[in-house]
Amino acid sequence: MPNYFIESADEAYSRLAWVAYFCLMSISQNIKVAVDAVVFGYVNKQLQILLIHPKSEASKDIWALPGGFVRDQEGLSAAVKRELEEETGVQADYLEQLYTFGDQVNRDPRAQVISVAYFGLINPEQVELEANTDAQYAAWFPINQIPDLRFDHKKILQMAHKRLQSKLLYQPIGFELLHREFPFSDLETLYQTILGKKLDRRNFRKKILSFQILDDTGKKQKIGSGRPAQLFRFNELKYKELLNKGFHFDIQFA
Amino acid sequence: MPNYFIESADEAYSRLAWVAYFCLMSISQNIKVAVDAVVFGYVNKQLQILLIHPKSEASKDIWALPGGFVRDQEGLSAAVKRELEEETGVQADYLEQLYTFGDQVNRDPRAQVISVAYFGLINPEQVELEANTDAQYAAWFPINQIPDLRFDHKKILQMAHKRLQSKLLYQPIGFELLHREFPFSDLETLYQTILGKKLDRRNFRKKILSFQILDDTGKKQKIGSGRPAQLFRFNELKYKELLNKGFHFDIQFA
DNA sequence: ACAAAAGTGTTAGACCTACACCCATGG
DNA sequence: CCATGGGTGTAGGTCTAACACTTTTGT
Repeated sequence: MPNYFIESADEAYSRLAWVAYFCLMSISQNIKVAVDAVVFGYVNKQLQILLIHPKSEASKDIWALPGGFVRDQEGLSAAVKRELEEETGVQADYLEQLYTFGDQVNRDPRAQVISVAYFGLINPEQVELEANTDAQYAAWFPINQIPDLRFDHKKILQMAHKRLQSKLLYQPIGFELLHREFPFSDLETLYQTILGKKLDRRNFRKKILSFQILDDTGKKQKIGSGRPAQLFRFNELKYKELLNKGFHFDIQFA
Repeated sequence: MPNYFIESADEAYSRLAWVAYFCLMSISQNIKVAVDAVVFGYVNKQLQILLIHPKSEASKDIWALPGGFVRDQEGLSAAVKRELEEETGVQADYLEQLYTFGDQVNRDPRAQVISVAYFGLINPEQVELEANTDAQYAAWFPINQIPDLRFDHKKILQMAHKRLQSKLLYQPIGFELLHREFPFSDLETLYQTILGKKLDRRNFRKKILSFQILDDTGKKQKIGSGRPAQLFRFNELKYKELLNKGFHFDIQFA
């Protein structure tokens, strides 16, 4: 720790002041740090969100985002992953920080708690929720049928939803919500569902294929009647190579 | 507080468990919350950043971002504003949350501290720093001559810099760094400085003017030789109207 | 009159948008 | 053979990108 070599009384004094101030804060600051996760899944052709609620039937229809307090000596993203796993048994395939909520001092009425919110996606292979663990139920809710949520969780959810919508247009994250091999029509309806608007099939396909980040697996998928569909797979390697060459994934359909 | 009406023993138990858990966390969680600000200014045709350092000459060349611990009963954004004001005497003209740093448990060697970082811009009217207050100096540093910084502040700064660069392309925030009335060439060189590349003057002007968010003040500015320049002003009202009509500020020069 | 900075238009190519029919399968 | 969903091309318009000379002032 070379920065801690002390050269003069002046410096010693300055450092001491610093440590004293820090001790004061340590004693006096009484703010708790929590993490919450907004996890999206694409189930039954609907955009759904993972919520939990206490097993006791009592607290009625108040649900909440998965999350909880960060432990000492635990990183923030480690904390969300742990809480998600504990409360829902799920591991997010994609996870990024969304925003930290802490302007409203009383968002949690019990005490001052700031919440670092995360935004996650999981693919259909994991959508099935295990018979529930702890003192919580976990369940999927379609984005337009969200019950009352604890604290400011609805605000968090809305922010995450907007982020998903805008991110879909400039980052290839839609694939995280589909099976690893998927027919093009799945991608199409996914985009339409999340963005809430119709897209021109031909133009959409042309656009996405022009990026050359999808591999044609050669396989076909037949379900019911109708012509069988080619199965594609997202090629993350190619995508990263392209990124290095200055490529920008970008879909303009404002 | 309608949510706190208790209907059954079952619910009472569940609530009690919840409160008990909370108390446990309150005692055991020992994480402190800080805020830090990366404030950009455009001075001498250079992109500069506001840094502070302890008045005692001792601690050499270790500078830091303005910031500090959040106080009890204080919101996060209120905390950054206060710290900025206390440490530098400056009020940001634009301020938004950047990211919360807390994955590295030991980013502050004294204890576990998470930092909610903010990203700010100030306009040239405020660039002059007052004779310094507290136990800190504040000073501007050009973005490419940043000294050693405390903790992970360099990482925070880099993130803020990237955010500024990308934000410049899809939000009209460049104006925050210029005088309220400015010649077009200022905007041009600002963009070139921040993005680090040359732009075609004619195309750039055409593009920006086509958005119709600049008012021509009719005034002219003469400095030294050369043809006097028209002065423009950013019209925030018009911009917001356009936003509501689905307009997107967007400059594609990848 | 010359140096310095501001202001201005056009054209070729790329990209976006709108639009309708045929194909492969299951029942 | 019909219903269902999958696959495909083109033309008109708009936006982008590349490019150089004239205007107004100070010295």
